[in-house]
Amino acid sequence: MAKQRATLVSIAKELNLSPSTVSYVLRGREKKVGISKETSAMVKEIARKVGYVPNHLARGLQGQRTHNISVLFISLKLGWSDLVMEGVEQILDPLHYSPLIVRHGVKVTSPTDTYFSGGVQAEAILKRRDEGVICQPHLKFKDDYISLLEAGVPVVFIGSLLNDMTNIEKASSVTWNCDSAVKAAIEHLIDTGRRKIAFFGAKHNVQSDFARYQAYEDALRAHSIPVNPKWVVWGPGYQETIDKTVQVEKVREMFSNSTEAPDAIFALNDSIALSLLGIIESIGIRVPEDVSIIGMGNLEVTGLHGIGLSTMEEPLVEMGKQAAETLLELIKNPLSEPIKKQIICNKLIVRRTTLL
Amino acid sequence: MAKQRATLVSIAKELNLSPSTVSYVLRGREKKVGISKETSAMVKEIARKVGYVPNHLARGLQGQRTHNISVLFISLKLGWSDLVMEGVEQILDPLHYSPLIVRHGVKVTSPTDTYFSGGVQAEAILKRRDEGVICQPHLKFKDDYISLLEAGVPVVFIGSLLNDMTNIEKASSVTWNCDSAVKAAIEHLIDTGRRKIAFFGAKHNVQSDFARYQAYEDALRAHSIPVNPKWVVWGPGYQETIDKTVQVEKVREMFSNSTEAPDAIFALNDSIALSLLGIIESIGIRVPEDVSIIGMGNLEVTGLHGIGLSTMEEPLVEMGKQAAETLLELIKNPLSEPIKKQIICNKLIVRRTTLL
DNA sequence: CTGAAAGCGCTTACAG
DNA sequence: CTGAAAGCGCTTACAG
Repeated sequence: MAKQRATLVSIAKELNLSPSTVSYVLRGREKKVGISKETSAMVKEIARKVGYVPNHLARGLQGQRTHNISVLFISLKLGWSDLVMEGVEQILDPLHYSPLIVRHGVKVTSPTDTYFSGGVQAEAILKRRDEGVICQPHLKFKDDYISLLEAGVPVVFIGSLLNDMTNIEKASSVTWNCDSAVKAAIEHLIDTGRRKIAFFGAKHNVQSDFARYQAYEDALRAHSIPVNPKWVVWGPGYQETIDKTVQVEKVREMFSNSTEAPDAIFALNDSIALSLLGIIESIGIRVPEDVSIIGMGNLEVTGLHGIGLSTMEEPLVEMGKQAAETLLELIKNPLSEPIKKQIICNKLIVRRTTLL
Repeated sequence: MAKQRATLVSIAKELNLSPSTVSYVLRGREKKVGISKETSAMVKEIARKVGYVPNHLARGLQGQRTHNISVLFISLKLGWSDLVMEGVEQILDPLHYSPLIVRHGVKVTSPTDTYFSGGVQAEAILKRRDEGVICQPHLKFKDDYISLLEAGVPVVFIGSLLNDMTNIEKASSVTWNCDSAVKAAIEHLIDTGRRKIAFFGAKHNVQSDFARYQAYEDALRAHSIPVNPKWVVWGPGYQETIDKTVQVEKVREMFSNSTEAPDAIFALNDSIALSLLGIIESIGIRVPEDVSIIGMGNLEVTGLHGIGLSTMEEPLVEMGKQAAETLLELIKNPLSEPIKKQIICNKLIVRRTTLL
């Protein structure tokens, strides 16, 4: 620390009091303990004067609590994390928990400072004695989740669950149950006269990948529309290298023969929809005249004038709130069963890409 | 804490050793101190077995160091923060500092738990004994910066400085010196045949606002183009309520008379350029045929197909790196003078909005 | 109404 | 080569 900071003891000395008395006053327990008004006033005054700030480390050590919550995001792009944090903070801030946001990146670890196998991120969280973790899951960091859970740290996944939940069954989760949203999206396409509806997805090793595909199939079937396997495309998940030329070729081929081309595309998420939209328009296919496109999520960028992507809204703020509340619940009651919350939201946002 | 965690003492007891011995081994000081190979091996083995993770609180308390760095962003939107973090992490991670990202939001504070005037954010940082702060400055939180600086916590502003730096002169900074970038942008407009170049800005109470305007003026003058005050528009800064209708009206008016309309727009930043682009295209003015637009920053969205905003690249990763390095410098040498780094980058990204 | 004492989990001179 | 002891800054029964 750069500067000598005031401590309880330094204040106590200055006033010829014991540290306990000072502590009682500064913790607001003056009434209960019965500290005299004068003493109390003196303590408060000089605490203010010297700019006393309690040492969270000492407090945490002794109280066995840190009131720190880590929130792990795969990336800070596209505004997903910002909205989730909006909700998380609404719950956590008034209760004086500090949400510490961390990017789930690839980390380098020096071998001399690693005490157990497991990612560096888990290690930092464990060392810091954060009381819980809210986390956008990524298969690559599964070992971290295992370490966390084994150490008894409550984990709440947000957004989705991994396909393979082996060894992390104890994690809780808050997800968007988007079955009805997918249905609404497909029905919107059908309502606007489309029946040749393609699916574009990507495998992120996460349960919602297949769930959304399944809902797509179900929605088509409900309208007696057969699924055309040629119109089901699974692209690479994030962080895989994407050869854009290949993508472009695939799309070009799909649209080369107008009778065999789809007239609408349902994209697994906005991100995919966005890149697809770019590809499609750049090869001269008109949206929505030739093909309409709908995404999932309602990310901020989708509303930009040049984009105008129709999409289903993901209830991110609400998910953030519920994740925080779930975590609080787990902290209060550590032995409780995992809590799995699903939030339903099927708000349709109609924009240019499906507007006839 | 949910679960009883292993401690040095618990390990020491199990092996009939003293905590000091265990500490030496686990800290990697076995050689220097001269712990026997066998002891050392035993300690390491059971540490692994019980999943020992050092308590950062205890370590920090005793060592007077936390290795925590807070990084404050105004928001996590638009990908600005993500790229900055890329750079910050490159420097901090290998040195085992943990960057803790915090959203600079409006916080509610309960009066019983506030020991000094100043924002809640500063208080949390001070309590946690973070060793330094990297921060995208916002006038609203100036009191926080003052508290931090007064307490001797090194602060590095990133992106820009506040217009009014009174009482926070001691802060360091890493900024984009974009004079030459502005010049390059204007010259690009001129090179593509434009001479009626408007300026659209917003007042964020930050030095770069005026600096960019100034550079715009200078660049025009250097080409003997007079500044037309009618083409200089200052809109509201962020977090002010924006009445979109008013904005649209202003733009419509500016372009109502084609001889008096500008044929190019230089926007203070991409954000402004983006919303302007939306307004302009939605009222039927063609970009770039009627008016070309260039922004500043090269935010991720600007590259989307439907957007295609020409812009100047802001060296965000480099800024993140330098900010982290500056902070490390200040931590090492707390009494040093504030360090002000300016990074020059004038990489022009030509896209649709200036392509003839 | 206030103080002395123990303890949270670690590190680090200092003895032996 | 290993241990006993003090101390980092706080909180909280327990005395008085």
